[in-house]
Amino acid sequence: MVAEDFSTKKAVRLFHALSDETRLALLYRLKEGEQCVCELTDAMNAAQSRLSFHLKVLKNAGLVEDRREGRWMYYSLSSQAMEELEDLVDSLKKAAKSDASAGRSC
Amino acid sequence: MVAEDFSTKKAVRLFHALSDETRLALLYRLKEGEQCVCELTDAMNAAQSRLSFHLKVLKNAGLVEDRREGRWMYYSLSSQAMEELEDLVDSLKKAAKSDASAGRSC
DNA sequence: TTTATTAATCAACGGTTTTTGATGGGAGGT
DNA sequence: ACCTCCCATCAAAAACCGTTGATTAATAAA
Repeated sequence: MVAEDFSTKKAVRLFHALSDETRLALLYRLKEGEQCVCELTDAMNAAQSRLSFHLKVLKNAGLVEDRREGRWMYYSLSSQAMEELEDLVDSLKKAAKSDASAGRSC
Repeated sequence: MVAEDFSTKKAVRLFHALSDETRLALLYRLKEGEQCVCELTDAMNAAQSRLSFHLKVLKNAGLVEDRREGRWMYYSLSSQAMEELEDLVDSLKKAAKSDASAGRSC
């Protein structure tokens, strides 16, 4: 547990949030811009409580933000989260390709 | 279901593989270079069957490759997968920020 | 051939996540 | 006040995931 644990928990939450078809679909929809829940349920033909659940997961992961307006709840992508995600992937990507036969082990 | 479904299944598998502490730890170890299962079990103090399971998940997601040598099984990062991952994240990141009040819905 | 070593696979269990349908709460309209 | 609309939350059921310990397979050494 060293540098990689910098924020493993957060990484896990992020990737978990992304590891679901419904949630990815939501994110791709939100790429088009802010939308309210009813627009999303319409477009995706999904039960309201189901989307509510998934939107919550996305929100907890920091991937989306919400904003109330009258009776509507508008969700949008968090561009900040996208940066973080990018950094995360970058840190993974720097694979050394060193030959590395470290030693004596087995 | 359009462009976003380009490979939703694959994306889900990728992100799912990344959404686990043990698997992230494995990947970070493999950044140091190719390693055999016993090295990994030693270093991570984990049961062999447990790592075997997680390595399989990583492999199915295309994140690692394996290579047999005698009785040892060597695992390494797939740099190709890292590219794909990066592309995926990129495609998410291009959030238009368009104001987009599309219309009449609710 | 027998034995030891490395690792994959299996089945059972426990825990967590997701789906569903119902209920409740807040905001507006009448 | 009452009714309607949009949405979050809840509880129960279903589906899924990860861990464990045991077994099996493959390789190599004695």
